[in-house]
Amino acid sequence: MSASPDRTPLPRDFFERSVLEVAPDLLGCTLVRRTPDGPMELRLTEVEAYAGEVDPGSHAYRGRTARNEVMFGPPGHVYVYFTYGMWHCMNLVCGPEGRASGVLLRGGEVTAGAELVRERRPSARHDRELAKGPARLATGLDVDRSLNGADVCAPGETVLSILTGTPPHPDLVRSGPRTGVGGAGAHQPWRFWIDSDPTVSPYRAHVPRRKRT
DNA sequence: CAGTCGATTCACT
DNA sequence: GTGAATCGACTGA
Repeated sequence: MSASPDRTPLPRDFFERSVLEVAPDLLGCTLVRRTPDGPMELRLTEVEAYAGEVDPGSHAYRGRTARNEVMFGPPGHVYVYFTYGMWHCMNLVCGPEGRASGVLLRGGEVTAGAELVRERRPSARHDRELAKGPARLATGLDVDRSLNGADVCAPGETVLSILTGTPPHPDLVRSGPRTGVGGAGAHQPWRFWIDSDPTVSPYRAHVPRRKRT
């Protein structure tokens, strides 16, 4: 028996392409997170592209730092960052090494291990909210900075890997401005999602924070 | 070295 | 719809 074509690991060269090619192609792919408690799986429904040092919206815009160094490394690895004092978000590094581009994983449908995800997302009132939003996605899959730099293309049953999936019909792939991104990069239509999918997070424009008194 | 603010989420009105 | 939570990275002095 041969393995299902829907369960083939994405090859490294999938991630070596331009971030704007990789991002929409990730829709429908399967993200597998393996923990001691068991595996959890997600079908990706929403992503955002960040184009490295030339992109004002990217963490890599001002060059290499301790936080973003994984983005400057080889494609097919995970860049995890901590934000708002309490959340983690995850990206897949892509493009040629040194380009520092990546795809933020913003939403997905839980397709396996839902009981494990629910334990980590007690505030979710419905399964469609388990991974609806980048920090919810990372929280639900138990992803934090201990996974920063992990290789999703490595063979075998690793802590994190990504497989081919059922791609959405091309007519259902939408694009628009990135959520929560301000400044010069705010209008770039580099967010990609599957139309009408209930696990896609709502768009929000960037809001500059008001000073605390 | 202090000030600022974030690729967000949740509770509450 | 509005605001609080919460801390570490980054910036500029």
